[in-house]
Amino acid sequence: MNIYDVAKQAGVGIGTVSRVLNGSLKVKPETRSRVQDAINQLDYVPHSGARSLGSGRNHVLGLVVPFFTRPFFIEVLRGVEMTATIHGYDLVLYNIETNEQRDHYLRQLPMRRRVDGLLVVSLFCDESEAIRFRKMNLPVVLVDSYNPLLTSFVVDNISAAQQATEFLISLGHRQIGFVNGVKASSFNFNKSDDRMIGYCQGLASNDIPYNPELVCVTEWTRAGGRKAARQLLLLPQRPTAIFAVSDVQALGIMEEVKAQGLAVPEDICIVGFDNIELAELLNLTTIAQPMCEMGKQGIEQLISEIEKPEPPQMLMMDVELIVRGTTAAHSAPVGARA
Amino acid sequence: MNIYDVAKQAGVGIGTVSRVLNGSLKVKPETRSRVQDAINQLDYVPHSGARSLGSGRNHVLGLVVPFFTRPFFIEVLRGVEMTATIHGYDLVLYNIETNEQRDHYLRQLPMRRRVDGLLVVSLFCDESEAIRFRKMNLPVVLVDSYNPLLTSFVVDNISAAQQATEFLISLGHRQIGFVNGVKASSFNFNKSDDRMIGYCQGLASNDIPYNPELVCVTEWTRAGGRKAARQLLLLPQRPTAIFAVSDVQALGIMEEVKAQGLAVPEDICIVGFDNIELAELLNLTTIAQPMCEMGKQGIEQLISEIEKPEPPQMLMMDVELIVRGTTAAHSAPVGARA
DNA sequence: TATAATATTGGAAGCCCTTCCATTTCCTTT
DNA sequence: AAAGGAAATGGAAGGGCTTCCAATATTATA
Repeated sequence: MNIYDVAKQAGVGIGTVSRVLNGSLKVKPETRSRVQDAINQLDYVPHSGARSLGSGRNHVLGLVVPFFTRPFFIEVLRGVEMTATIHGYDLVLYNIETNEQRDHYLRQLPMRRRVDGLLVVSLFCDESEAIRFRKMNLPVVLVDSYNPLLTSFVVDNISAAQQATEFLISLGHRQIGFVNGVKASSFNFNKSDDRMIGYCQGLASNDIPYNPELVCVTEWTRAGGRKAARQLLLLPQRPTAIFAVSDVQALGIMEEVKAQGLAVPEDICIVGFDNIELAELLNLTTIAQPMCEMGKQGIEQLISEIEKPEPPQMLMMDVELIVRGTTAAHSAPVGARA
Repeated sequence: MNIYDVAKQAGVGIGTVSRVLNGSLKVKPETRSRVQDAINQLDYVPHSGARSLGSGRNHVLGLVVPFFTRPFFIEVLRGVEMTATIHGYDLVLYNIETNEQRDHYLRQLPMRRRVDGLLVVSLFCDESEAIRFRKMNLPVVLVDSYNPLLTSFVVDNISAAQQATEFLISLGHRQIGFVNGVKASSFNFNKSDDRMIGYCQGLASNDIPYNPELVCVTEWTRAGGRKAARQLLLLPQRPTAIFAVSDVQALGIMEEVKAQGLAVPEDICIVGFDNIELAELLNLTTIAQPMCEMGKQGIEQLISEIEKPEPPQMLMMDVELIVRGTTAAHSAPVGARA
């Protein structure tokens, strides 16, 4: 059962069948419908492998994403899936949970030529890898990560973190804890550093000295958040507010704070990052990233680069501080010290 | 750059290269390493389309899943992804959000021959579709859905719902609300019905009359849960406990109950279904489904059917009632009526 | 050492499409 | 009616792999 059978059944040549299959305009409507009928009658379906061999196009996009079950990635994934579908691309999922996996996929998989393009989310991509992509002629778009050789969608993590920090300062907080995420070498590389910088800048611009004791680095999980909170709450002069680099960690912090009998926001204010669905549910003040939109635009850019190569560019996306119930003015007078 | 180049570089025939590529045992170790070297030197990567054309195998599995961003499906997806990767299969995601999409994918996509097998989650699959799969010789495994012509992994929704209901009764509850999910024609078909049956059986076996006012049908979302709760709480004789067919709905119910100034579990007890991650976080009593395990076993079965066809079977998976903080003994004496 | 059996290898044929060019058909235009 | 151009069509030539059988190399056996 192949294209020849269809051609015979419809009484046309295989070229015509192929043109119908590919929606070419250069087919007389009458012929087209004759072919269409034959296809339906025979329940014919083109062989995707043969197609890809013949044309060099798979109509498949690869998505390389770490820990795809985490809310942030799910949201990105949602935008990605929707957009890929709209454009008629299939989506294959490459989940990364270890550095070895990352290296493996970024080196080997893209070259399997199974995908026409690759969207890489939140993973650091080094120069040699980027060069390799270009050499292999594989379009790659980065989301929430940056490389000068590849089109990258980023948010301004520095200014976002600074904004969050300054917001807390404006509420009267001076002891502001900062919970960062581990870098796990290849994961979220720029992100961690940039948000740290933003935090420091926020302090500096308000003449608040940087206190390393107030900074924790921990896993990007709820458990990580709890751990960090436990540590911060042990400080002789404990923070009155904590800024975490992800909502998930912020939720862990919230749990721990409450578990220790402290009130949010009265005793401790909390600000997260991402604005995952749960943030709204649990009334968490946070920096909103346009996650779904990042996925959407990433895919659109990728498809456009597949169709017509472009020089790499950096595209900045906006964040927004969303004030909810986990922040409030610091109860002690501004400037008061213990 | 193809297999011929590699063969020349290694000084062997293409057949040998192919055998090395496919891990055939019938290659002298020395030859194998020579070929391997050539592959590495040339940065050669086989063309997946050509491969699939030649062999008829894609090493790709399709996952057809509704609303994949919902926690239940994410958990299943996690098991699926992990297992597919372990077995060296790529995974392509077909997300279904409307009936048209469902019909489209179940009819057209599987036939694209892009996938070697299909795992269908929580979607009703009618006989004509099942027959079609078999005719096309496409292995299909169902998870959380049932069709006699296809291998199906299910939980005993009837007895699970009955168990939940009887648990509430054992706590002294008599007015037990039941929040079901809409059937949306093709979605979660059996599930809704079965859990309703279980609820009724639970009541019946304790001689509690069935009261249709206590039953709501609503979307499988938090908003749906809130809406249902709002309705149930308006009843002149309001329920003292509510059993929802999903945790997500149960969380919505919880929100609404609290928003109305009522306490959980003191005023209203709540039981959910699924045991999503959030259920633990929010201390929700629920029926735990082995979601991740369902995905894992589904894929393993699918792969085994790809390798060697089997007659369809129904595989039942166990559920477990997990008692947490949203349930407690009914405060009014058993049998008391307003 | 000769022979049989086994392990390894080479490469032609085939898988099913797309593409492209040559050909045919259909309109216009003169 | 003839000629020219445009639109539609047919099909040969790939494209890169797997498979299978024939051919060769190796080892065991007599």
